[in-house]
Amino acid sequence: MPAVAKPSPAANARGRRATRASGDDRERAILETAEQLLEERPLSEISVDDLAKGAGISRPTFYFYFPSKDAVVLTIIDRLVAAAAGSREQALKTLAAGDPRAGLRQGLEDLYSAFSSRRAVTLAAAELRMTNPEARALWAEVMEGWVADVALVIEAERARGAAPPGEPARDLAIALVQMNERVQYATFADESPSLEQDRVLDVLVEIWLRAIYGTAEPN
Amino acid sequence: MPAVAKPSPAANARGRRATRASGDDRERAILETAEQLLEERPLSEISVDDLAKGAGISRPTFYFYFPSKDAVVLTIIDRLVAAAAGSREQALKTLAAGDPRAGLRQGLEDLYSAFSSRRAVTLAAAELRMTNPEARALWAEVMEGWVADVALVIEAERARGAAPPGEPARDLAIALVQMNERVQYATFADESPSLEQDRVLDVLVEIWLRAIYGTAEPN
DNA sequence: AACTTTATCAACACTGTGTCGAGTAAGTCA
DNA sequence: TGACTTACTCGACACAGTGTTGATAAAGTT
Repeated sequence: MPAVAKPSPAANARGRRATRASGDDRERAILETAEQLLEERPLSEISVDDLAKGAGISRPTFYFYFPSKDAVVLTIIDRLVAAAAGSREQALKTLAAGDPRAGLRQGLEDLYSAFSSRRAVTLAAAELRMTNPEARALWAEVMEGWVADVALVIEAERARGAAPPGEPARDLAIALVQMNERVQYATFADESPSLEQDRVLDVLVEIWLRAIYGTAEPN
Repeated sequence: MPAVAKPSPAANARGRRATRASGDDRERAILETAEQLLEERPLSEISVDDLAKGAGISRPTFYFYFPSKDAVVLTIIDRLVAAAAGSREQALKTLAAGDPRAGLRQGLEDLYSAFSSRRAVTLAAAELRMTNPEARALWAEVMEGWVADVALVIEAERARGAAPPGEPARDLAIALVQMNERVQYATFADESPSLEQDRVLDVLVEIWLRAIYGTAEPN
């Protein structure tokens, strides 16, 4: 027989066990507690004990379900990311079908709403990214996905003559996607200079359209 | 006589005392240690003990000089910010004088180099901003300064007919300045999708110029 | 030489993390 | 049904890090 096999049902990602017994409820309770507490205060001000208490268990028992506080948040972020990936698929389809400009606006809109509907989690993701390599990698994957898509769209628009040439499509895409991330974060966090919720889309769309389709003619 | 006066020479900002004795060297040693360690690892992996050891003192003695690790970094950031403010002044002058487009590129260039020359500190600032309100406020001030300047420039260019109308100048300025922050951070941190050092300026300048001077004509 | 200011650190109290090992309760099957 | 396994629980511990206290020493001041 093979050396080791760890025949547990489903050694799930992020190092969290895969229960099937009543402990399943506990796991859910921990995740719900985390989401709820994140609405109230930043991740750095939430302790493992807070999560355990919120789920009605002791701190050591928490570690039966998750290897760390970070793992809990990572699990939550996973879900957000999956939802957002859905938005991206959708946006790409819209874009491929009709008018790219309308599609682009639609895409940015979907994206914005995907994250604004989970404001607290989005902010926690940004916080975790600072200290946790796994969170960084996960986010990088997400960003890479969008950048690749956007670069394709820009290239297609240039190919059919709708967009003027300019800096490499991928580079443009990186800057635009990162702009969206930052602008949206600032708005969610209600930072000092930040756009009002209802202005975000108009402004981003104008910049995207001008950056992709516009030229800055001399004088 | 007035109730209390705290006649200490200069009750300096950020809660750090104003020494004049030999302890002045220690203070500098702590700051230098911090900058040096930040080149090696993120702020979250540097402890007060590391700073004390690096400065050749014990941990309690550290607290004689600074009230916390954060205060040390805040002091360092203060300097970076002051230098960057100088860049901004300079950029504004260049902009007011000659061709706004050339001035704009010059401004973005100065800004970029101000931060890239202190990469480690810039990254630490971003990290600290996540958990420390003072760092947040300081950064907000910096951003506000640039946004205000950029908004003025955009309005001036629109007024003299060089730039087309569009979204409110301030909103545009916020998005553009935040884009720069994010793109530069990603490059400094060598994030997964990020621009190469030598591509950052070209890409940012193109987007700025198009966003300010370009129009996205139909089709 | 008495007195103040500056500087130093051992020892402590506290908060938070993660682990160990002893337990219980419920299910499996011989 | 009783021995055995698996899922689950938590008290007690060991650690790492923060910030404070109080005693002390070394300069500088009058």
